[in-house]
Amino acid sequence: MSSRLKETFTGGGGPRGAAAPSGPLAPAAAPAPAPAALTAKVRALAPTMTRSMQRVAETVAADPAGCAALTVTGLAARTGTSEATVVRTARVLGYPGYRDLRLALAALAAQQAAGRAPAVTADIAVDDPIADVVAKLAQEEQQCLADTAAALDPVQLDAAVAALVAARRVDAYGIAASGLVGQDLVQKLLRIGLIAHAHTDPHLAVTNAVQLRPGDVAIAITHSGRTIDVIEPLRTAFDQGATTVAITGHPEAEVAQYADLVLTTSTARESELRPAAMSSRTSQLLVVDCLFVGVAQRTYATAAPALSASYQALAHRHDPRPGH
Amino acid sequence: MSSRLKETFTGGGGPRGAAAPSGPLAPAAAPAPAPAALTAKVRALAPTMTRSMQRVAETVAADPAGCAALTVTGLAARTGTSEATVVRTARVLGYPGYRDLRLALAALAAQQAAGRAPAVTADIAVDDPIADVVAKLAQEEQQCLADTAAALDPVQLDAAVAALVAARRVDAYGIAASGLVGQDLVQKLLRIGLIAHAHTDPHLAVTNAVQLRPGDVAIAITHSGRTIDVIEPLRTAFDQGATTVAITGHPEAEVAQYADLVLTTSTARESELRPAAMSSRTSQLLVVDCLFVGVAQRTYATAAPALSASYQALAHRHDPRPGH
DNA sequence: TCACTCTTTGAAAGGTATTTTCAGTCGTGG
DNA sequence: CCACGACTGAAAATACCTTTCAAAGAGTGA
Repeated sequence: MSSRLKETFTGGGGPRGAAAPSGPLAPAAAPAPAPAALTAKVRALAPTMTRSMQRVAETVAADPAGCAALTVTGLAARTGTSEATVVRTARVLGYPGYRDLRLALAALAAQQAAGRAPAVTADIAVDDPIADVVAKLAQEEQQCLADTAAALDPVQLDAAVAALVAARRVDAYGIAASGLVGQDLVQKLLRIGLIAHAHTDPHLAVTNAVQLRPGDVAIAITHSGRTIDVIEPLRTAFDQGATTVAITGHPEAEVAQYADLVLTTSTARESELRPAAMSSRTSQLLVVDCLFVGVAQRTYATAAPALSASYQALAHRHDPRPGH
Repeated sequence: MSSRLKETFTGGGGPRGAAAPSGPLAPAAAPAPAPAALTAKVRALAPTMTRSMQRVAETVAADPAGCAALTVTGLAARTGTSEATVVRTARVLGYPGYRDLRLALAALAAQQAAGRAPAVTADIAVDDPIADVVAKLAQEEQQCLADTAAALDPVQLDAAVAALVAARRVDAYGIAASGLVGQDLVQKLLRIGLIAHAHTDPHLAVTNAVQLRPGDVAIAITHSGRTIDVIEPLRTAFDQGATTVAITGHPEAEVAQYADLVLTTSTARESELRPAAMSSRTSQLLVVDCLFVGVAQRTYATAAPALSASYQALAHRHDPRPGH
């Protein structure tokens, strides 16, 4: 009589559970323990469970993330039951054991977290914890990149690249944050052999712009499109017959009047704690990167060796020791 | 000889690591191993790993779902290594042991499955049309932002913000592209009333670093973590007792030795046409933005008026006319 | 080239966590 | 009140994870 059966719960319905809603043949007996379905499964199976097991199941459904961090013993303690009960519950829920339930819980928690993430697009508040700030800033800058990529006109961009490749000399004008973008562009162009200068001093910029000739390129970077200190030198370059490019978030603004080519950056909404400088800079840098890669492509024969040469030249400025 | 040390990888911990608010050695240091950051972390730490560990790390990053189903023994067999190596790899990746890595893998797999297409970006080719270049660059930079946000340690970030708020004076060191990032940070901090300077000249940087005192903050920005020109001034600042912060993609590199706080940026794979400077700059700027917003939050009473005041002061530098 | 040291590695021992067993408890119906 | 079956948890048994340790390998200087 002493049947040596071990406690197995193959999930089978009891003799009376024959209502069998799944149809004549349910081949997908217990296919993949889909994590998302866990809450539903708990509700469905709760009536068939004993009191202790219900406690475990409910705890697990209520706080997947928290429970995923617990061992059997921990969960047993938290629910005021024993390890055996926890394992039994896991079996009823369709997993081979607690270990697998735990993995499913971690997956469920991640899914839930991922699902909630998009809701973070709200403005940054003064009392946001730092982790929210990181998430929101990253989110907004990603959006900004996507917008810029979508809005950027490939024809204008291509024309700008062509002008850069053919240029005898390239000047970039930008003030404050945009000035740094100009410098970034110039640094990159220099590395692949172009002759480029970045100007942040309005007077010097105009003085230099006078030197430009047809075939040269002048690039003005201004988010508002109305920064006089940047417009003036571009206008001078324009008058000199140079090819002029404007990188701006406002293509309808004054700067475009003196620009042969206009590269539009996205205009993200800004808030008190998130000045325009941030998203415009992200946008502008993407445009700058595109220009750089475009030029590098077209001058690959000379750009590739130049890039590796500049890397070699800097090698001795780095401590050679590998790890710590 | 027979040192009784057990194989522990407690991770960072600078020589003086005391600036951390969590105490000399935070027992709960384990900064919530964010699953999304895993791929980024593998890339960042791969260079510091041994060959066998790299095999394990790559296998895990390539197929999180598959590996989550394996036991230590299984994963060891699959990678042709031993259990010990698998555990060591898990430790290096920031988990207490394999069990926790496995949970993270399950979570990551769920996230990937739930999320949209993985969108594996192909390298930019020499003959890609410009529209593809735009799309690929935007995609990669978005990924880079997501990785950085996931990998950034809120505790370290918060500590850095606190240090900045309390600082008498802030110095930032960076060379080339990282130099621009430093200038960007300084520009922002100046706008909300902090006293900050950016240094790109190594000699002047050291000269200035000597002036720093406890309570001051020095920030070094270097992707490789091995740029001598940046490490030297940080070391000087460190020796002077200032609070030192490193923004680097390689937290295991030398710069971290002299940093009380390390803010890790993501390490995207690079290719010939896409130098490291691009993604590292994107990463670094996100960190800088987070620092800025964090400081602005904590000094809101003074920062908000300062921000609008600086905007007012510049108004006359913009052409008032609306459109063209 | 060789000896030496430091690093890397996996086999096996040593611990934990999970699973199973089994006896005690509780509720229920006769 | 007793008999019976379902439920439960303590503890044994097992599976899995972690640590140790010695050997193989890589690097370095003589």
